[in-house]
Amino acid sequence: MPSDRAPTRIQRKNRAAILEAALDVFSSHGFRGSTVDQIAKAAGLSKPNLLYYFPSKEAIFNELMAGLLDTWLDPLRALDPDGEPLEEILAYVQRKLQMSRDYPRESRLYANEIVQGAPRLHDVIAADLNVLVEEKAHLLQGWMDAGRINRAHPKHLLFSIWSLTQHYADFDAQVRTLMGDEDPFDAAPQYLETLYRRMLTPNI
Amino acid sequence: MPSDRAPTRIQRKNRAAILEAALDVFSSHGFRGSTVDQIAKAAGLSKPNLLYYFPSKEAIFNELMAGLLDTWLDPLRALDPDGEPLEEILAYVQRKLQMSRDYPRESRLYANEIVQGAPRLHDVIAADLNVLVEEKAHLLQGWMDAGRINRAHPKHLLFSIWSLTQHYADFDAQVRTLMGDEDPFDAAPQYLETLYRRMLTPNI
DNA sequence: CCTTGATTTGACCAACTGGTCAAACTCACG
DNA sequence: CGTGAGTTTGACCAGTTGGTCAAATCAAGG
Repeated sequence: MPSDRAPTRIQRKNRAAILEAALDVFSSHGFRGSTVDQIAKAAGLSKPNLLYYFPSKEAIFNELMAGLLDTWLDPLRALDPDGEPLEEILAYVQRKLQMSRDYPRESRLYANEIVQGAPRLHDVIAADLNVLVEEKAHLLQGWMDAGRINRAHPKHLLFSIWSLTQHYADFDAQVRTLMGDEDPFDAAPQYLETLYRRMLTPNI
Repeated sequence: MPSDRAPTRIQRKNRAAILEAALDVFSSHGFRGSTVDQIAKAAGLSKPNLLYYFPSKEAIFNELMAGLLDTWLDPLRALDPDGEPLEEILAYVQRKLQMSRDYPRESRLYANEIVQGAPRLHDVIAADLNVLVEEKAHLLQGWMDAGRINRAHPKHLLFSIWSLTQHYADFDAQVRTLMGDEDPFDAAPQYLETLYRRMLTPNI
């Protein structure tokens, strides 16, 4: 185990390499489907050497998840109560879509966990995420009550944004097969903007 | 191995119990995360006894998948070229939503596979699903060209229906945590109907 | 260059897992 | 009720996996 002192150059490099490799492996095989050996090889280390930096497979996973969740919720946090409602929501949709394009592994890692019942995430969801969702659902409800966007169940609205955007990362294998040569991310931004604009623009 | 004759009463009962148990186990832990022992126990059999009915873990999985895919695509097949376009699409959305409510395990089993890159499904997707999607995308495009529904990328339209409806099954753990006491399926049908009606009703 | 702590590794272990097999048991039917 | 096919199981095996450990190697400051 590395000492408690300030991390050495080697420690920083290897811990980063391990987390990067673990993201790759965990996101494409799930926790149970991944082996320490796989991660070690992907990080260019031997298995005992990897376990010199992290005490266990689970510890790697947890550190990865902790780091992920923070950045994962940033786009929603950025929903500005003082902005123009429709534009705020559309911008949020585009930020989420960007994340699916730029960080598909993170999205799949998260999806893997939730699909399997979130055994290692239940607490975090019940705590941090719940608070954030309540706050933003309330904000959306306020905009609807003020007639600035069309009415819709605010939580279902959030769910729909998550599912529509993350779909392009999580179901990438299916989407790409069905789209052939066309890059899904060419038309997706336009499609989602149209969808939410038509849905939320206040009726005259 | 059971003989080639017509299946006995016991064979029918046990094979059904195994497939039912396997659906439970595979859908909540993924293929790699599931063990033959788990499935056997859930089916009320010993491991060797289970392997008397199926030659391998993979064989169980494959039989499960083959049976699933057929029924999984039925709602899309039922999209009727001769129907009223908007109502056809809305009915399809509701059928898919029903499936998420009534067969969440099947949805998660499928999701588990796709998220992990569809290693055991690539051929089927590239073949059957692709043909069906091309056909229905063409139908949707026709409706748009005739001005009977608003324009939108037809494949992305299909993706959006899949992702929005399956989300309630696949991310059930998250959705239920965030909805508290409220049953997600109370408001979901209404929400999705409104969404697609606003989106697709032709502009005047 | 030498010491000391940091890093790396081969060898190893125990638990688990998918699968086999021969022997035992059960059932349906003549 | 006897018999042969159908069914069940305990014992077992080989490969994999997460994790340990002592010994070897390396890096950096004195």
